[in-house]
Amino acid sequence: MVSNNHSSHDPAELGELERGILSIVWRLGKVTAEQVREDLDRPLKDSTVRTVLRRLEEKGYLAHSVEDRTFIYRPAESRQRVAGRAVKRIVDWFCEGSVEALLVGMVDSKVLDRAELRRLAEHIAAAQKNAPHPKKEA
Amino acid sequence: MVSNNHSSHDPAELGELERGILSIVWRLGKVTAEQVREDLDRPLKDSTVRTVLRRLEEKGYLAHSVEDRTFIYRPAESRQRVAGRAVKRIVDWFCEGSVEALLVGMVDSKVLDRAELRRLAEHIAAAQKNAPHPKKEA
DNA sequence: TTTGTATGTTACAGTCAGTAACACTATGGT
DNA sequence: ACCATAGTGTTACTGACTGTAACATACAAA
Repeated sequence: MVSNNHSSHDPAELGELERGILSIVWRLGKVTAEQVREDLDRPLKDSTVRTVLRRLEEKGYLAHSVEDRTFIYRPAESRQRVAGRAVKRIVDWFCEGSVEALLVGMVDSKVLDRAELRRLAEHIAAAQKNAPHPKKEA
Repeated sequence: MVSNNHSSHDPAELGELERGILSIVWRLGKVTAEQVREDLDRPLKDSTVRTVLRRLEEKGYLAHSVEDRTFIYRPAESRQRVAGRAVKRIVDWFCEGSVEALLVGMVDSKVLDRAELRRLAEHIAAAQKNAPHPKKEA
């Protein structure tokens, strides 16, 4: 069983369809199951879509409110946040916590080319000046 | 079935034990199944370890050579490289390819704090000078 | 030839994602 | 009051994958 360490949820433990649907919700913001279904490239039964939406909510990625008897799903977390945590897991697993090692790997794997990396560094440096204070967000 | 797009392999599609064993191989460099088994924190049967090693090789993470009738496993790829690809997948899925968005998410998810980010940026800038030429590696 | 050491083969249980049918319920029209 | 429609809730099945391992087999040393 390998200790189901799901205190919180962990990202990237999503199937392809789940990711696809999650992306749709992120893109559209607020959606009904029907809207998601229409937005899919593949024809899927309504119940399929709703099952996936429910599972995504169970896993903490989505939330819903009921509006006029209809479920309106919306993201529970920004994609950046989810992506950030996903990357953290990878860093922990594969880079022993070293983000620098990760960056090296990213360049090495062509995820980042050196030019982009420099632009990034400059961008970061610039951003530092705009938000130099460690505020806590909600 | 959602199209098993395993032309290459994708990282992070590994179970916990697989990741653990892969990490051991990365740490030790060259190992026999027995050495891996001894290095594990949990007592596992020899055949278990060998099965996982074989699967990791099938998936492309490990390679082996036979030395005196014994399998010597070794990494087929550096962990940075694997991590880099894993992150690429995440960026593609969750950030629509924008590494910057990812970085934002990493800060937001506390994977990176701002100080670390700055150090990183400086480090990157420094590294640029040391390797400013786009060489192709094997 | 026996014995140990290492590999090859096969398997089984649990979990999960993809996929969906079917049953139930409320709401609006006639 | 009744029915159709649209939406939700429940349940389920299948295939893939992982953790875990037993058992069979082969080769080398004593």
